[in-house]
Amino acid sequence: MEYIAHDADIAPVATLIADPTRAAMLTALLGGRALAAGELARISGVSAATASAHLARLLGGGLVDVVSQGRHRYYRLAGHEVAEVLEVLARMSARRPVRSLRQSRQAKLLEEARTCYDHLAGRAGVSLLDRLKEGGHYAAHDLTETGERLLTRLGVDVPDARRARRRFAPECLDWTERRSHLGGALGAAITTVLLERGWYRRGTTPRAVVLTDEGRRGLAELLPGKELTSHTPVT
Amino acid sequence: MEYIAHDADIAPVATLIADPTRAAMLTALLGGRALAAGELARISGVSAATASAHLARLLGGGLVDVVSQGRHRYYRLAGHEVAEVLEVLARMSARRPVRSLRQSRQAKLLEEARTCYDHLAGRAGVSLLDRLKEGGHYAAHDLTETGERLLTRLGVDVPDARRARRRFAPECLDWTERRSHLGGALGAAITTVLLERGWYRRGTTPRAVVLTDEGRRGLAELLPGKELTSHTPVT
DNA sequence: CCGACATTTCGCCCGGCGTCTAAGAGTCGT
DNA sequence: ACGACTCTTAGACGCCGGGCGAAATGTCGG
Repeated sequence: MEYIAHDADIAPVATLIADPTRAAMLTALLGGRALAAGELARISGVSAATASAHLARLLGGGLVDVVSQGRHRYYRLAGHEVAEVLEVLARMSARRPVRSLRQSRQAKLLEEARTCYDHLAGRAGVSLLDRLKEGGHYAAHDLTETGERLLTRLGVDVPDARRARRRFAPECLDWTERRSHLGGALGAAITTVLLERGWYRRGTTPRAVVLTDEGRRGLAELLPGKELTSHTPVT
Repeated sequence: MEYIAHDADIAPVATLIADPTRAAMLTALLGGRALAAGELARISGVSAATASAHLARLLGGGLVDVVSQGRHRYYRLAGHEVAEVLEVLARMSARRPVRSLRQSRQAKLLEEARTCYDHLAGRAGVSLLDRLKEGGHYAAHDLTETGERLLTRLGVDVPDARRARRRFAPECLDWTERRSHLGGALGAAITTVLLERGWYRRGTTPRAVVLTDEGRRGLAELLPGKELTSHTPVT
């Protein structure tokens, strides 16, 4: 009596992620924005033809979606399940050794504040969750009454986030900080509002976001406490 | 100004999982038990030489541990982080088409009850969590007072589980049922007790566990409600 | 000390996949 | 309608990595 593996077949999906070029593309897309094929080619450092082939495979494997706009084709992650896989893998993987000064600068930016598919991560994300907890706005994976009022005042549609099929307000382990930030439908909704309000804006490097002066003031008023990000400017 | 990916490098880990042979090995090890190199070779359907090469790579990549006992070398997953990656990937991956009758039988066994690295999964795991919730023993990712008493009576060292560095009692999305079962330190502790008591015993196929008559009686007494597993025997 | 068994190492073959250049298909602006 | 631009397809090349058998290493039992 021989046992033959017959579980869910994880190899095909892993294969799609395993190639360094595709991994770079997926990681870039983890920023949550849709990127054109050409941008992805440049980011991952291959020719347009090679990038196209990779994107076709990712598309076939259901890891990315595509939307055509004129002569551009914008690719994005197929859903937050894909983002979860990438985040879990990132958490397990050693930090890539920094090779250049520019890379070091970009790495610092990402550690400071970035989007994790559709919610805020990095030091900014971790300290936001910390302050929600300290203020008694969040406990046991849910908002408290004061938290619900606070976020509603900020402009977050909390009931709508509760209706979403994904988990409402899970803690998501941050791979740079190794502490939790806020994920799920609520994390996404808050991040959307923060970007709409211009409290954070997207940086030039994929995934990176930076706190604006407006955001600094607004958050200080909303959530008294330490700065949401370190004072030392990224040089 | 060119952007070059510099995030955590997820490709190497993905590469280790991407090979079908290694994926089969890792999936088998998800059962939580350490398996000898020879067993893993048989399970994944390759020669001992090939298996050895794969295991060396998995070892180098930190995905598995090894412990030598006599002329056997027992391999096991390096930690629950690895198990998490595999579970998340399994959740994303399509079910492998069933090819033979025996495979279908084994698949049914796994859907019924299996270990997910170190805690109970499948219909049994999902319905266990359901009943804990229904009985008011578990809410908001934590045990209630009655739940703590109940499990202590069963023989679970709850305070010890709370002290563990991993999360205490997270809900873990089941890839066959697509509903949550209990994971984390508490899930592991409960499962250990269930196996020690002989309420469940490990099946012949990796990962599979079956409810014993003792277990049926014990659980019915402990958690009144529907059967923990379906009545229809697996034929 | 020797034979049986588990595992690893070595040498070799081979297929698949990632890469590029060049050409084709589709889209926009003028 | 034409050229410029974006992206995909086609074809060819190179190489990494998985597969096996045979031999070496290590371990247990007598």
